[in-house]
This record gives sequence, C-alpha cells and structure tokens, in this order.
Amino acid sequence: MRTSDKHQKIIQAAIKVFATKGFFSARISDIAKEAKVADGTIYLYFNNKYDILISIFEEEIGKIILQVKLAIEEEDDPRRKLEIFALHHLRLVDEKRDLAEVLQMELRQSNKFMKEYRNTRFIEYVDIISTIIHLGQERNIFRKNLLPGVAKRAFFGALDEMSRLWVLAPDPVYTIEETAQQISDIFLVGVSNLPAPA
Amino acid sequence: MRTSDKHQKIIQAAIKVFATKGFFSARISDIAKEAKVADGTIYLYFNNKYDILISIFEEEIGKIILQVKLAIEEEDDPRRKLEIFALHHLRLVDEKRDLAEVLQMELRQSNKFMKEYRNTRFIEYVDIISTIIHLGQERNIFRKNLLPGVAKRAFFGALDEMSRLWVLAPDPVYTIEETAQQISDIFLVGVSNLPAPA
Amino acid sequence: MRTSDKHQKIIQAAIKVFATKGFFSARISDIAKEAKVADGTIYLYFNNKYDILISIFEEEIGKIILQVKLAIEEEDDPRRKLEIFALHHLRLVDEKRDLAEVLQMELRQSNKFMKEYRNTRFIEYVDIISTIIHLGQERNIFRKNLLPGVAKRAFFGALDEMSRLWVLAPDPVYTIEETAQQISDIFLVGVSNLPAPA
Amino acid sequence: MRTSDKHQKIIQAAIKVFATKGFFSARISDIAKEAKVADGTIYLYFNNKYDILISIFEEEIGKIILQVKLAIEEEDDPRRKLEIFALHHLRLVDEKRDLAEVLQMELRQSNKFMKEYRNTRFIEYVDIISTIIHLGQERNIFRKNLLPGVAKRAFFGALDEMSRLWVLAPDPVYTIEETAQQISDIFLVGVSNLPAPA
DNA sequence: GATGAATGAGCTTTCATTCAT
DNA sequence: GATGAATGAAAGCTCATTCAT
Repeated sequence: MRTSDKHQKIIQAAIKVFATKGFFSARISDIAKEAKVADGTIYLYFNNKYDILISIFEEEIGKIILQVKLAIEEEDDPRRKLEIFALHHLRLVDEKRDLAEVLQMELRQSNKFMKEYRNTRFIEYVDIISTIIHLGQERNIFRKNLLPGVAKRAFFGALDEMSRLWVLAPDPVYTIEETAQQISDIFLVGVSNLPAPA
Repeated sequence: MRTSDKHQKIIQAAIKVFATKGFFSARISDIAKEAKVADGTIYLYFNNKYDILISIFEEEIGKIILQVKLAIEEEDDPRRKLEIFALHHLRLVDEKRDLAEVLQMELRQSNKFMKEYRNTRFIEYVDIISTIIHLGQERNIFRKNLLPGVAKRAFFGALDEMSRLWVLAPDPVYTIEETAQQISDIFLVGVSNLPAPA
Repeated sequence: MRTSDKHQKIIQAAIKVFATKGFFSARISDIAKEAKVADGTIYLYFNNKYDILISIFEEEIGKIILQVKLAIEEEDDPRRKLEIFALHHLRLVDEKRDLAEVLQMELRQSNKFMKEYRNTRFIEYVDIISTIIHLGQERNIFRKNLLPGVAKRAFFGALDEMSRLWVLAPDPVYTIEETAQQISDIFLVGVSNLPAPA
Repeated sequence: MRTSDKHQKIIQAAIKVFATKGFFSARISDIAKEAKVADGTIYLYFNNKYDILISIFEEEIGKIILQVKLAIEEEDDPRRKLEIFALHHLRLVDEKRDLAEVLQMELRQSNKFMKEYRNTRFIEYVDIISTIIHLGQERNIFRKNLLPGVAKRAFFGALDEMSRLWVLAPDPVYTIEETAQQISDIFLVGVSNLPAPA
C-alpha cells in the first residue's frame, strides 16, 4: 500500500474524530479505529498526537488557500472578490464540515498547548481579505478611513460566526448563497466610499 | 454558601488557569494552588472539573448580561444601542481578559466534551443583538430585508474576532473606542435602511 | 502515615524487585504491589523509575560506606583493616542479599542508560581499599611496587566475584568467615606454598 | 548456514549495539541498521532478541575457551599458566572491547530475565582457572589449604574488575602486560613486603 | 531468502477524585 | 469545613515480532 494512502487515511480519520470529540477527548485509538489501522501505525506517519493536528492545519489550510486565491483572481472588482471569498468560505464549511470544525476550534486553541507552533497558515488565509480591502481602497471603492486590521477581522469574524452556527446546527433556514450574500451586503455597503447617510 | 469567599476564589483562580492553559491542560492542583486552597477543598464547592467550567459560564455570563442590558436600556436609538454593545463587549475583553478568553474558547468547545450541557446563557447574550436589530427594523431604521439570524451573528462575529486579536496579542495600535466605533460604523452603514448605492 | 515510611517501603520493595527481575524487567506495578501501595503513590516519592534506582544507590551505599569506615578505624594494622573490609563486605552481601545484587549488577549497568548519572558513591567505596593499601605502603608493610590502581581493584574484584557466587547460589560449603579469611590471605601472602611470614 | 555471512554480521552488530546501549535499551532496528540488513532478516537467523544474546554467549565464549586452553597447554608450570591466562584475558578485553562488555554485564544479568538459560560456557571458562590451581596443588607449588572454589574466583574476580576499569575508561596509565603481571604477582605471592621466594 | 510496513500488547506515567485525619 | 496523601483508571507511545510482497 502506498505511503501516501495511510497518511491521508489517518489525516481524514483524525479530522473526523477531532471534529466530533475535540482534540483532547480524542484518543489515538479512536483515530486508529476510524482509519482502520493499528494504533502503532499512526506513529509511523506522525510523531505524536500534536503532530497530527499540525499536519491537518498545514496540509488542509494549504489546499484551501490555493483554491480561494485561484477563485478570487478570476474577478477584478474588489466587491466581487469579497463576495466570492464569502461564498467560498461558507461552501467549504458546508462541504467539509469536520475540517471546518477542527480548523475553527482546535486551531485557535492550539497556541495554548503547542507553545512552539506559530500558525502562519491561518494568518495567510485571513490576509487574503486585507489584500482585497487594500485593493478596494486604492481604487477608491472602499473608504480610506477603514482601519485595515479591523475591517479584515470584522469580515472574517462575521463569516466565521456564521460557520459556527452552521457547524453546530446545520441550518436549512438560510441557504449558503443567501447567507454569503447577506454578509457581503452588510459589509460592502458598510465599507463603501459613499457619502454617509445624512 | 453559594457566594462564599472560597467559591469565588476558586472561580477566579479557575478563570485564570483555564485562560492560560486551556481547560484540558489545566490541572485541579493548578487551580487549587492559584486559589490558595487544598485540592480537596475544590470538591466541597464543585462536583468535578467540568462543573467549575459550567459555573464560570453561568455565573460570569449572567453578570455580563445584566450589565449590558442595563447599559443598553439607557439609550433609545437602536444605532446607539449597537454602539454601546460593541463598546461594552470590547471593554469587557480588555478588562477581564482571562474571562474573555475562557468564554471565547472553552465555552464553544464545551459541547464536544460536555454533551449534556446546553449553553443557553451564551445564546441569551448574543440575542441581545437580535433584539436591537428587530427594534431597528420596527422603527424603519434598519433594512427590512436583513436576515435577523445572520445579521446578529455578523455583528457578534466581527466583535468576537477583534476580541481574539486582543486576547492573543494585546494591540496598542487601535484603541478600544476606535475599534468599537469602526465596527459599529461598518455595520450600521451596512444595515441602514437607505437607498442602495447606484 | 509518615512520609519517610512510604519512601522506605518503596525503596525496600524496589530493591527486592530489582534484585529478582532486574531493573528493566521490573514493572512499576511490581514494586507497587510489593510495597503495598498504589502505582501512582510511587510517583509522589520518586520522579520516575530511574530515580528509584538512583535513590537506592545514593542512600544505601551511603549507609554502607559509613559502617565500613567506622569498622576499619578501630584497627590500626593495614592487614587487619583489609581483613575487616573483606569480612564486612561479605557479611553485607549475606545479610542484604537483594541490595547486594542490585548494587552489583544494576549499578554497573546504569551508566549505559542513565548517561548523566555519575556514580561517585561507588568509587568512594572502592577507594576505601586504596587508602588502606597506601597506608600499608607507607608503613613498609606492603610492597612499594604495588600499582595502587590495580591492587585495589584486584582485592575488590576478588570479593565481588565471591559475592556473585553467593548471590546466585548461596553456598553453604564455605562460611563467610573462611571465605573472607581466604581472600585476605591470598591477597596478603599469595597462593605460593611457602612458609607463611613469621 | 550457521556460519553464514548474515549470521555473523548480525552477531557482530548485536555485540556492538548491546555493548553500547545494553541489552534492554538496544532495539532490534538498531542491530539491523548496524548490520545493514532489514529488521525482518534478523528473524531468519534468530528466534528472538534473547536468542541473539544467547548466541553471542555460546559462540563467542566458545571461541575464547578454545584459544585460552590452547595457549595454556603450551606451558607446563601452573604459575606460568596463570600468568598466561591473565594476559590472555586482559588482551581479549582490550582487543574485543565490545564483546568483553557484553559478556561482563549482560551475561551475568541474563539469568534474571532468561530464567531457563543456564550459562554453562561461562562456568567452563572460569573452571580453566580452578584446573590450573588443582594442578599447582598436586605439584605442591600452591598451598593445599587453598579453597579451590574461592581461589579461582578471587583470581578471576581480580582480572574481571580490571577489565571493567578498562572497558569503562580505557586506561593508558598501566599497560596490559604490567597489569596482568601485577595481578598474577599479587595472586602468586601476595602483597606483603617480604623477600620474594627464592 | 530478504524486506520493512504494519501490528498490538504492554509499559510508564498522569491526574481527577476520594477520604481519613 | 479543610486538608493533601493516596488511589487507580486511563492513555500515549514503544518496539519485538510478523508476513505479504
């Protein structure tokens, strides 16, 4: 069996188990059972339990960043870029719910127990937004008095909070598309370089 | 006695320790040492480790909700109410950083390992926002086509993400006031019942 | 129960278990069972399995060195001092067989797996012999052309090898006294069939 | 094939690894790497880890016994025979340090964890000495009141203890030849400052 | 014969919880 | 009520051994 096979099987199993029980409550034996390998096999591919989590971060976020950047490049308008980012983000959460959950919760917890790990991939992802905002400001579409560090986080936070709702209780009330649209709307109107309402 | 000295000392110690190490990495003996009581004493006031966490949620969020509701009632304008909520939320994060961190991270993780616990207090807190939004819609200040479940989370998410930034790396670049103002601005302009830009 | 009690009980249990099975084959649970404490209790008194072994070395050899030095000081003649050392050493092996076995085997192995531990106590013990030899040379009782580093080890090695015999198969053929006498004799006058020195 | 290339390679690798880390700390994969074979290959030649150790004992001591007996037969005088034994023993330790270390430490420990293995080869080796002593007593060269079981072990122990010194810290202070001579001297004539026998 | 990926039993160690004092 | 020594279940990880290739 090819090495990559087992590596991927374990990663996918770990995503599922971490999503369900959380990193700490997850047992190596849970992951092994889910991946249909022996406990010891996991240690042929990963140094320890933390290493599995880090690998999820690195590998899966890496893939996502690539996809999103690709999708955004196809549009020129910063407003459309933001809409696409929102849509992409929420679709991902819907399609890869377990992964989304792990990234959302465990990734942010991780600095507590993995002191040495600096999560640069996550920062890279969020910075896609600030790049778009800068672009919008340059083109005079977005307000110049936007604080970039705040705006990017406001947008990401809005999406992220919706994701949480989705992850906890998949909500058939709003579709992904209308949710993405709604958030983009609120945000875009909010940041537009228009005369403030009288 | 529920509000006994020891009870509070343990709660405050636990907040500090949970904030620093996370719930799972925190040991009962850490909390005991921080609270300057014996390990066993903790079990006179709490049933187990989970119970301490739940108590933090219930008691501390309870206090916060009371404060925020009080502050909001003093204003009539929904726009001002939102601004006050934002300011209040961020001030709290700044003043009670440890508590903020526990609420932000552990509370959301909790459903993973405390299956039976339904976190109604948190929902109650976030619903303060939706109440304001409804009010704004009734008074024709906010757009009617806002999805209330989305808008409330978009606003809370934006604040929450800023809090995370604050908690991880206390940022002297933006003041609490300008951050709150900025987020309120983006959101208020975005939800205002004005003709959409051409 | 006094702290010292448990510490001693564990040390004594460990001596017995290490003597019987060797350090590596010995399980913490074996020691705990022998000491009639829970497995975890051992870790209240020792950092880890190695620490138990080191404690045996330090504490028990310390006691022995004290005793031997005391016994030797009572005699003036270096020849008698050597005889007393031999007798004392072999008596100890007989009386504290398990301890002797641990010291004999595990102590010497220890540098293999406890790289950082320097066994100064053992060297201190063997150096009691060289001190006696030096004294004998000063008084012109022992040959001046004796290499001190060799002679001390020759004497200790002879005793040690007898101890091993004793430990492996307690031998009723020779008494401790005649064995000690025999080794002292060989060392003091050799094996040649010559008229003993007057 | 018993004397196959691989069999020998594994034995030699195991001697090196056991000498360095000790039997228990040595991993099969260490030996395999040292022998430049796959882990599994070892099990084509040996039943298990213990079996490798036993094979070292049997085969390597076997060779040594042959050599020593041959060297001793060339001399007639029991005193010379003892000197040759001493010299041969120490030379061996010097030339085959790793093997010496394994035989010295692991062989003696072995009865602890390999209950069923009786180490007859080692006894055979030490009994070469007692044979010499008996011969010396028959010829009236050695004292009749020597206890043979004690004398043989005294001599062997002296050599063995020197070996340990050599193994732990190769000592350039004394040469092998002078060390062997010194021990033989002490044993043959003792340490007393008397005119050497005519 | 040779390989080395896979196995899983079994170990040391941790730490929430208890309870005699 | 308060203590903290003692408990023992539970889990991460290692590594001798196997076996499909």
